[in-house]
Amino acid sequence: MVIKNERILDVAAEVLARRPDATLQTIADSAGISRTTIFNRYPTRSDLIEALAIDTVARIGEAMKRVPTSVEADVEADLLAITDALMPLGSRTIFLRLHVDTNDALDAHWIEAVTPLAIYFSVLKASGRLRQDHPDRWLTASYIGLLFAAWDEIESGEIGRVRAARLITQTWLTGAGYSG
Amino acid sequence: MVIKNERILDVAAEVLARRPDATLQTIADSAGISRTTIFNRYPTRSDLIEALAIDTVARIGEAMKRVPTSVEADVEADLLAITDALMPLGSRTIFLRLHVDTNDALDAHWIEAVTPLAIYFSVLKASGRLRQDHPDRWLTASYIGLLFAAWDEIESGEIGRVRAARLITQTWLTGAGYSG
DNA sequence: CCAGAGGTGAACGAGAGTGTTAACTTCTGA
DNA sequence: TCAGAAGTTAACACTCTCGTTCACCTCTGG
Repeated sequence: MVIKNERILDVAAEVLARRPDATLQTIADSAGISRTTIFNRYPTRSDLIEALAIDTVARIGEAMKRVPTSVEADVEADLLAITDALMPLGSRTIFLRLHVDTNDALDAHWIEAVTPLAIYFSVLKASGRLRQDHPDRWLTASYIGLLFAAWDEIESGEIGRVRAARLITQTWLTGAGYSG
Repeated sequence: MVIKNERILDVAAEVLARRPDATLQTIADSAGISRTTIFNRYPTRSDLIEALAIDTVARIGEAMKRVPTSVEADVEADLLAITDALMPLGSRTIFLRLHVDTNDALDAHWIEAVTPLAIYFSVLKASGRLRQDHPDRWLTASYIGLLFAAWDEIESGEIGRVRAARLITQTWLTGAGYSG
């Protein structure tokens, strides 16, 4: 049976999000394939990590395409759409964040991935629709913090993705002092 | 020179919060002591991790003593006091959370540490001062998410602890629909 | 039906970290 | 000042994972 790289990355993301130091053997087992097969695709552990990071950034980038370039009428709907698109990327993003500390090359990827959102929030604040006394960085940081919190809840089965996206959006918007 | 266990744990927390898989040698170097000294106090890596976890839970517990048992007049001041007390525990808590996934024994510790806050939030919600449509778990999860976000910002030197505590408190209270 | 691509399993050396011990040095307090 | 506690350095065996190779299956398409 031919195994897709995509499947390997899927499983690797899940496993590595839980245990950043998981063995290649463990990943192979979880994917139901042999360690040698992983080796054939990714000669080095670093190669696998890197491929996974690049893939993750690409997916986040895909979700970020939903970020409006300007502030439209229905901000809540816009933000909910972005959040919805990000929800399925939980394990991948958790993996990426965990490895950012260890791998310098990944740091730039991470920042790059998040930038569109940061810009959107800045514009939103500049438009006067958010409270002015919270720094731009905090707008982004708090949103991401809520994202991770929600992913944890989802992973523990306490909440569904749709519900989570709504909670994040509502909590963040009101927390940031949004006034429609 | 006599080295205090406290110092070892301090350094270990800082190092392990950044890299959960850091070498004992690295920790020893960071603390300016030899690996053998660590061995004398904590015969096993697990022993060190466990001691650190227990210490962390104790410190969180200490901070949690500021949690009111009932909802008083000035909720914002109460929550700010709690948050202030938690701010210095960044690296320790990050360490704990990172290891909760790997070490089952730590899971109970973590939950135990956070419980007082969860109860407080529940009571606060039951008193009708928070929006009713967000689940209790989300109240706790979102607050902790904001805490971690703030710790990240502090660590990267973007923000001070005092400012961070205010941002967390304000963001969470309004996000949770607090009406004084 | 057969060739070959794709996958498996076993094996092995290298390197790193841990656990452990022992001999040696330095600090501390009685 | 001196004895003992505390810390250091050096060394070694053990274990684990990774990188790598190779012979051997097994599925698939022509």
